[in-house]
Amino acid sequence: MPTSALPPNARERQKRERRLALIEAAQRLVGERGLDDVTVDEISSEAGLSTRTFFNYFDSKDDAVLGIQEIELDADVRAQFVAGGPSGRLMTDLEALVAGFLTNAAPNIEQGERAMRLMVAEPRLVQRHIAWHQRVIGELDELLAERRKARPSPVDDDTIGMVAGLLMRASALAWARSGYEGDAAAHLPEAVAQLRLLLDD
Amino acid sequence: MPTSALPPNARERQKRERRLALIEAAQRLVGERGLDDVTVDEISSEAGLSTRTFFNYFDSKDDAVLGIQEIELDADVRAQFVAGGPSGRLMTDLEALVAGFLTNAAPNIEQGERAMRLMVAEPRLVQRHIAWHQRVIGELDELLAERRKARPSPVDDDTIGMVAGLLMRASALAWARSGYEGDAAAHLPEAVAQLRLLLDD
DNA sequence: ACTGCAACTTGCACTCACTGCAAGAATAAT
DNA sequence: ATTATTCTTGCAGTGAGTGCAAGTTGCAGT
Repeated sequence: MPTSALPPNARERQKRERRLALIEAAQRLVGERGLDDVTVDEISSEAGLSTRTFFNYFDSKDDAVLGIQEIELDADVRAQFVAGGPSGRLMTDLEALVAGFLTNAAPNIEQGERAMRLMVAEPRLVQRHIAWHQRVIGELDELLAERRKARPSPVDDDTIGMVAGLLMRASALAWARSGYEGDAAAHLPEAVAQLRLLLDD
Repeated sequence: MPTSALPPNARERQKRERRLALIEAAQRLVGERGLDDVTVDEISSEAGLSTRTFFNYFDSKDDAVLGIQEIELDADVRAQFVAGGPSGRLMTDLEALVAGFLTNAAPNIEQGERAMRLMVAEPRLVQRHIAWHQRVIGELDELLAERRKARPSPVDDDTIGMVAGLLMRASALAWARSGYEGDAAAHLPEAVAQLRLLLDD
């Protein structure tokens, strides 16, 4: 048995393929011509699908270019955080949680890299990317409420959420700065270190 | 001479009035019916202006609801930061800089408060608000480049920029949490304290 | 294989945000 | 009073995004 990522189901397989085709077409066309000179119609027909179907897969053109998807946290990472672990120190545990999100963020390194490159040329995409982080981090609120029972903290949810979002983006940027070595999660410690450096100036 | 905020110029006065009328109409209607059930046409005619003119004043519907404007940093705050001051410690000076932005952020407390309230009901507005912070903070890059000559720092621009953005939002949230006491800038120290609390868990 | 079922795709018609342009009105400058 | 400038407005257009209803396609049970 090779990997759990291969669905035997034909429906699921097509879904993945179509999704991937849309992202691929979107990234290629936007890379060539720029975000505002590519229409959803073009992306769709490039991927061999109808425009209407495009919007069954993505909420917006920007989302397709970024390859945005729902990402789910590993159940054990989640459970450990809620229980007040793994280390018991909030910042350290938050780092573990963010790492959990980041490793599931992109199914595909190249796709993520292309997205990062396009963001340099198209600031609008950065906004959408940050908005996506926000949505992902939204799940954090429930987790924090749970965790507080096991291990209270004087830091409010808003601040924790914003720092989590910052770490996501900082990791992605550090990853880009490194010339895309490894994956984004690998640069999380660097992001945390920079943040500490600034705070302790 | 009463204050520098009163332009003798009729053009400038009308500009302010129209801008304000648009914001007022946008906030009221969106508050009543929600962001997606109000059209730009309605906002415009409510303000007694054409739809086309609306877009001479704002880039988007969301911007009008938030009352987004260009904000400029006081020249002396700017000069001091670039020179490596006022305290010489980066984080402290960054705080002063963010305070400089925040005090010029809204010409009008009530307008800012209404915007904050609408953001609770309309998450899309939060995104736009963050995006606006990003744009404001964009100016920081030049300032940092200058400041590095006077006082180098091991912290990279990206991290500094993100922290500045975080402080803006954190201050606004703390302001809201306080029941809108004073202005947002008054809650900056609280925001910084929370951040430090988390980092030093 | 046949049938009924559910999921998915697609075309169609529609709303609305937003833009460029050119003409006209208001204001400022001379 | 006349000219120049700035701003508003209407118009026509592009394109994102949505709801709906009709087809297609894969799936399950028989």
